Amino acid sequence: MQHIISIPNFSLSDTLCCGQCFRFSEQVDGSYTGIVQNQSVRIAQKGDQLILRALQFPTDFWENYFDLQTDYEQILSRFDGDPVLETARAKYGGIRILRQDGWEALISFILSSNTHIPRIRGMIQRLCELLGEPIPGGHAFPTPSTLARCSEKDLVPVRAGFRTRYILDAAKKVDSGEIVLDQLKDMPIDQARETLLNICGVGEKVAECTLLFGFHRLEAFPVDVWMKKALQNRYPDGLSRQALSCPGIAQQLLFYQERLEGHVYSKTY
DNA sequence: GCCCAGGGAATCG
DNA sequence: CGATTCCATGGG
Repeated sequence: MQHIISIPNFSLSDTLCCGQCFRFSEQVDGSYTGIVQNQSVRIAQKGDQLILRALQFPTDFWENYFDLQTDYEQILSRFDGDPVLETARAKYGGIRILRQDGWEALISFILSSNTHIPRIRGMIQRLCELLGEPIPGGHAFPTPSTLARCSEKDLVPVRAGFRTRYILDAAKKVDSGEIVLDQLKDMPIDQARETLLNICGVGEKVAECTLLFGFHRLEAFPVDVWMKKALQNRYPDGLSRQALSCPGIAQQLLFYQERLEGHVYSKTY
């Protein structure tokens, strides 16, 4: 089934490549293929139009996934007066914060610790091939109960190293009901942070990424090595009030800009 | 071989 | 408290 969605001031490539998701790959024709929930999807952008080929899911689902109901123009306008964010906004303002699955985001960002994006993608790919439900075009992300039943030895093929026991701890806490992920969407942000920090392998940075990308908590502000550089270089005297008006989106603009334009390791990716 | 990577836990002072 | 060290692994 084909869906056509009109999204103004949107960039598909920046949205899928800005480090918030790990299961999309660019194709030679410039389109992207990936897996969302239990659907493989192929997506292309032509002007303001998004063209999706997916077997199931109504158009509504994809409109929600690409966060169409959030007023980005209004949010980005709050950055007026901050020259750094004005510049980043002009280049990368087409980024949307995807409405991804919270469980998948949690595990993905636990796996992200002390490694880099290409390898995170590899670990997730192998995890899905090993334990995810086979679907046309690939594998879904494993469920909490499937993962919770595994031992560390079962997960050796994933090559996640010391992160293996972290994702097992997360799976057990979610599967047992000790942590109810659905509640993180509406919980007061600090309470949501505390909840996630109870998982082994979840520190501040992973908690912020999980909240921002898995639960659309725009108050979250993940700080990784790139963001530390960006903050040091661009905001030596502290973050601006404009950035604090929507930390999550400000962070994503600054992070992406630093990764693409930062000097030191710019050749890495 | 060395260094780094969208870090976190354990330990030490 | 803050600072170190260790944790697996792959790529440059």
